[in-house]
Amino acid sequence: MAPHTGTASGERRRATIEDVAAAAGVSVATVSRAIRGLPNVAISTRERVSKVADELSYRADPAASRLATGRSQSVGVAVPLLNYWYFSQVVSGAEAVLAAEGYDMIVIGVAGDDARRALLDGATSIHRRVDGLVFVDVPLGDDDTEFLRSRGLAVVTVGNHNAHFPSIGIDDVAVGEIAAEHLLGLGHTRIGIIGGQTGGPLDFPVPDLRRTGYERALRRARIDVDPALEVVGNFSVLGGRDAADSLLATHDRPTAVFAMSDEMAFGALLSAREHGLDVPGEISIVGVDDHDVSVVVGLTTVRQPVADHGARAARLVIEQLTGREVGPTRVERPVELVVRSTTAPLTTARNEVHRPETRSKP
Amino acid sequence: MAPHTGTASGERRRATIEDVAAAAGVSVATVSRAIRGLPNVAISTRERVSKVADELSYRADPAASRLATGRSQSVGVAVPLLNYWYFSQVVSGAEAVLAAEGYDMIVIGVAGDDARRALLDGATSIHRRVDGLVFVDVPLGDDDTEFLRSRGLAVVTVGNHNAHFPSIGIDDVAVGEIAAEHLLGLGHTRIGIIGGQTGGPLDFPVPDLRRTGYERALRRARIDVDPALEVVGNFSVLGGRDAADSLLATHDRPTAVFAMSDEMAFGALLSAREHGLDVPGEISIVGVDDHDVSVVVGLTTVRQPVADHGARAARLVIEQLTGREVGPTRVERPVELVVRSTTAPLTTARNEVHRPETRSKP
DNA sequence: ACCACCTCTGAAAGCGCTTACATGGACGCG
DNA sequence: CGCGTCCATGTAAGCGCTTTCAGAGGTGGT
Repeated sequence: MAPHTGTASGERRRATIEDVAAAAGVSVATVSRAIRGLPNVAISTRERVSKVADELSYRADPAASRLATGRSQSVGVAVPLLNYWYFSQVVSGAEAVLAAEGYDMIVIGVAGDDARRALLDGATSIHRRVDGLVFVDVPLGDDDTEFLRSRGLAVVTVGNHNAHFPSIGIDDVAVGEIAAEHLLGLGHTRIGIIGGQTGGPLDFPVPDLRRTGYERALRRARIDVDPALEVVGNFSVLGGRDAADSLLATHDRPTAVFAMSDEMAFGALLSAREHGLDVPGEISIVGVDDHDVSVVVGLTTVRQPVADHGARAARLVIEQLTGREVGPTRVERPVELVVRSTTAPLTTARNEVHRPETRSKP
Repeated sequence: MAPHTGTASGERRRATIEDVAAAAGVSVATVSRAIRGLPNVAISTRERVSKVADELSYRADPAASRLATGRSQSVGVAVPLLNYWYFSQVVSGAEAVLAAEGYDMIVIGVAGDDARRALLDGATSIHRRVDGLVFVDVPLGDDDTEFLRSRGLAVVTVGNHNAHFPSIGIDDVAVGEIAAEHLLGLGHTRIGIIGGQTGGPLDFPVPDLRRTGYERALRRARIDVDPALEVVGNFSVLGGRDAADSLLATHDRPTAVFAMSDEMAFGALLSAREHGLDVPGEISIVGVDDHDVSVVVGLTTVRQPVADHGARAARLVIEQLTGREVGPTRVERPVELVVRSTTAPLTTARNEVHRPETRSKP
């Protein structure tokens, strides 16, 4: 059936633009124009070409188009840790709009300093593999920025703000303030805070900002910031648990905890239970994000529209790609306190210190 | 500095293989061979070439390589819903090994019948964009299979089993049996089951298998299977809650519930709480997966190595790509019952029916 | 000294598109 | 009726690699 039979057997050769041209009795240039909807093609020709193309189930080879045009029709999404709820939501949001716009989404894990590698280094360089990139909470150095700009890549950041690229995010200082104020409003004065880590894949400025908000709220309420009440939880459930452990084991433990993510808050919940502390009777806990599961455990949290971050970032990348010059604007999305059942007014009775159950650490 | 200055200003043209060849005083063919480590290149030549390449920070344009070789050095991962814990874990596992092996991972959301579209249809066709594909719980029809084989794509499935491709998964019948037997062993006889949905993006055979295991265990214990105890929860937290709602609202409600995923089990937990039922005092709940958060809520569950599925699938794709002929084998991974605190022996006292709190549905 | 046989290298033909640039005809207008 | 325009189409030059084929030396055996 096909004019050229392909390899030895079976597997028929895919139709190329030449096949279509021959079958439609036009030149390849016309086929190219007709199929991509370019102007200056007679209607009759266009119809004939697309009919033939359909019959041959022709599809332009992306590799060839890429080579010829220099555009890959795909955008990269770089995330530190793909298996964290937050990142998976962002990626999910981005995927939806990228797919809808006909772009491939290639996701790039950039845990640790591989971030650099993925950008600049050898074989792994994203050079020419994507038209644009969204960076989700990955720290960009000056040289990274320079590299990206010199390549003419369309980039958008989520979370982190970078002077040279548009970014999507929330007011992280406000997040800290909202959480702390909620707790302060309930009468708590000793408020623990579980934050990010320094170094490692999750080394980004967000934790600092949220802490700043927390401290600001405390100062405003004329309460001293006690450095002993701050501990890192690396944004995971288990990290949050360990962090809370150290907080709750202290002699003068806090009556409330602000965890900078819901997953860490879950860990804190776990820790509280293991320490035999009633939540919110003996300790209040508030998180950030509004994780799917938060409603299940009744977690009070500061909600942000996570998947939407990804969607907007993707849209912004595409806008840059389709001509519109997008400045290095910062899109700030709203956050919202969602009060559930892990926070309650401080009870006046002084909490006694409980002895934690023994437990083997994983 | 560069022989050809690029566009109008700034942005220097990237070095091509020709630039390297010229600078090293050899032909492009030799550069190609030298850089890719092919044999028959004098050591001195190879060193000179790679030195020059480094200096020019040359990197082969992937589009050009793809066109010339026909290989894209990327594999697609198709998942129904990217924002579900299970899928994000699988993707995460796959990403790690793909990145390590130098492949791009393009993730493709295939909710609903878009699955077909992503495979066969027009602009979205994966034709020539990937060398291989892993399908995570996406149903493959005969024509899909035929399409994939005719294209010579390396494919691996996770979850679903397909006669023509290797697959990674677990013994889902056993999962149902293990869960049910655990509950039966605790004395429960009325065991609700929250399963998948029919139709929609999550229409795959796994729920049937797990139900089969559940029924098998019941029959073995000489307990009739009550169709009224089966309800669908579409694998989400909220779906699980609604499903549990309908189970718990019945006059003769179950004393235990087997949810086919932890997320649905979370929903069931929520529902139980809203119905004022003590877990595990009045109702036992068991899930499947061992979600990150399961430890927090103390959920008893049947654990499977989710991220590992993705890693193994990716590895299998790569093996096919690098020559090794991998048969349509089925790799069955172990599952394990993890007993926590949402399951307990049936109390002899007949549970009274509680009236659910009023609640507005979202 | 001759020949067979390696090893290393280069020339050139693609891979399948896109896109100036050129061309020919139809049409409008003075 | 002649000429300038404009539209539809074709020609061909890339895009930046890979890979076949052939050739130039160099080695070793006889």
